[in-house]
Amino acid sequence: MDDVAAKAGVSRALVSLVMRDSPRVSDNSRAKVLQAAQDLGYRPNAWARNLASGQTNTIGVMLNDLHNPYFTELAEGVAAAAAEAGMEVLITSGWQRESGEHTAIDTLLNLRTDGIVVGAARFSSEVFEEIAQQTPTVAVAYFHEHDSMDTVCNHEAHGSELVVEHLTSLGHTRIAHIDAGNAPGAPERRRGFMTAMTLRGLAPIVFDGDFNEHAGHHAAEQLMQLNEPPTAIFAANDLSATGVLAHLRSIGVRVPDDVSVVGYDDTVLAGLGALSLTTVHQPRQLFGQRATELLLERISGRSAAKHELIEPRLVTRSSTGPVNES
Amino acid sequence: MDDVAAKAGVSRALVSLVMRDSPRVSDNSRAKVLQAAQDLGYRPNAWARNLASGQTNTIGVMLNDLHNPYFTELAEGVAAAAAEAGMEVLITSGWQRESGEHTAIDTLLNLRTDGIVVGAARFSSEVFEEIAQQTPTVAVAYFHEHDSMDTVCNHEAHGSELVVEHLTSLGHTRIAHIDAGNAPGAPERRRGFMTAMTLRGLAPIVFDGDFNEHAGHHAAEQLMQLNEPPTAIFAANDLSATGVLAHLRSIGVRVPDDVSVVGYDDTVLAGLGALSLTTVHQPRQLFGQRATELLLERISGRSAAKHELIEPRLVTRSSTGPVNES
DNA sequence: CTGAAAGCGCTAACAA
DNA sequence: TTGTTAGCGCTTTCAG
Repeated sequence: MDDVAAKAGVSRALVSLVMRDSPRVSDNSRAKVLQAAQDLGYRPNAWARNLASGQTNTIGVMLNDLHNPYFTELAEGVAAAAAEAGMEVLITSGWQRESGEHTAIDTLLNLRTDGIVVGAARFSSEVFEEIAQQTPTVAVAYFHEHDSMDTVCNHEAHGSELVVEHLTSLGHTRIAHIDAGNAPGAPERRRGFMTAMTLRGLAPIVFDGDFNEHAGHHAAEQLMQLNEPPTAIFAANDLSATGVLAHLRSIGVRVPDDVSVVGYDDTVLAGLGALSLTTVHQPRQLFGQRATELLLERISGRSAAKHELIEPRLVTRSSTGPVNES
Repeated sequence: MDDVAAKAGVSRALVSLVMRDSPRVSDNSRAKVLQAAQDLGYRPNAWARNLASGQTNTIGVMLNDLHNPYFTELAEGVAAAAAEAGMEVLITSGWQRESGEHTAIDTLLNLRTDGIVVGAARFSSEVFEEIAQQTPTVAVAYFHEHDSMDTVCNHEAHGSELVVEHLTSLGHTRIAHIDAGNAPGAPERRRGFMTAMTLRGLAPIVFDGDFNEHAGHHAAEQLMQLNEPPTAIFAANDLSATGVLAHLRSIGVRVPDDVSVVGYDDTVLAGLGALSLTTVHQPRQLFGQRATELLLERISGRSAAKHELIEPRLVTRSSTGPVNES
């Protein structure tokens, strides 16, 4: 920095001002400084800068699993909102293991980022509490309401409601749901399904499953052996739904002619022509944006917690059709 | 830190030693310090630490696109190797835009991470040169050999060779390749295909395409209208191959009975039961590990550039079968 | 707009 | 095994 100042023939303080885009620098000096910096290959040292200024202008994002498009789209939303606010984004991942999540959060905490967005961690309530105490925190897809931190969640139950509404409007009455136990979001989806069915005077068929292809395959196998197999299957997520499709195809059941299939999440899979799955779309980027906005509010002082529920919407493709009771 | 020292009744230097896991601290003092730190909720400030020590113990990863499993698996490999070496990993993304890649790299450069792994950026040769000059750098899936930086690449051409070998061993002779223009890796795949075909005295059929589903769909449509349609189609990647599958299915062509289909990448798509695509697997985690190892070598002083080519392997599933010239 | 001076929270010799 | 003393590279006062 001294070198730059010398080369530009100005004081070090001025260089600092220029580097921080201060408005009170003459265009002339600014140009000289920028030129000198360029020539010398100078770039400000973020560590020193943050240390001195006491803030980092950076928000940290901790994602449980980078392979899951859910999280990467979330991060994309965060990045967009952060860019708009002139903040940088740093990502760490727990690589699907809880121990990894702890070190990933620690890295961020040690970095003293101005705030942290946590994507569906497996942390206990206490751990979350502890994190939120150290820095502004907002959790996405975490279904507990703490006073110390904000949350942004999908209205899972409403998604299930949309599915049931769609299927019943097509005339289906024997509708089965393959759930995903206690995985994040699964209980809400199941609950929404049961409520929506009951409300319509229909008997909810629920089958234990999981958020993966195998679970869908297995469940479909069982369901189709019932005396009165369902005419529509609502899987816990898209991956599970592809398992259902694979099984139905293997036993010669036509989709949607014989059985309708619905997924949840609207991942890239669902859109593939070869699958063309009706599914529930979540505005994942929006989650990231809202999370970031909440975080920025917190950073600038809000103290009361906010908990947002975001509405999903149904995407109709060719895996669902009118009931066919032949 | 002073507070911790005071509370533990020791000097600040001792606290520093404990925080850095120095072996030359008595168990007694260590316990006291740790206890005090815990009570006070103290955690070392990474900025200050790195500033003072002149090194960050962190490696940066810049990924062009987080949605692409290729990159996230790459990052996973980096994380694994870094963890083994006791280093932290910070990820930034360019969100598919070149301008984003620039700011992402700048963030990392300003952070002064000990080194950077760059995943398939769209940077020009000059930009790469400039980056490599500022910090140890290794590029993955970048097919130019610079002296200033290491590279790790998939042996794309060999993957194509494996495909041709597989198909010809099944009796196929009319094999078409849907390529992806000049997208990263595509020219090498195309070249490998042409060489392998020519070597066997077969005429290579190449159709212009891209790395997406639509391209595959479109190309398949054209190819099947030829007087002598191919009996096997080798798409540039899995996504393109799903487009092929979707079209073939829509016109009632059976796979693999009538036409065999092969992808490239072995993404999660290929493994789905509903698609079950024969494809070329790349050990993406290994890419990340090797990249990190190369980086660590650079960090500890190696100056000569290394360029590694990693061998892919064929994964046979049910989208390929013996030729059927009925 | 400049120049000087203090200090952010820590590490790294060196002494004790 | 511990304490002392300088900084690391920057920002931020503050008076000029």
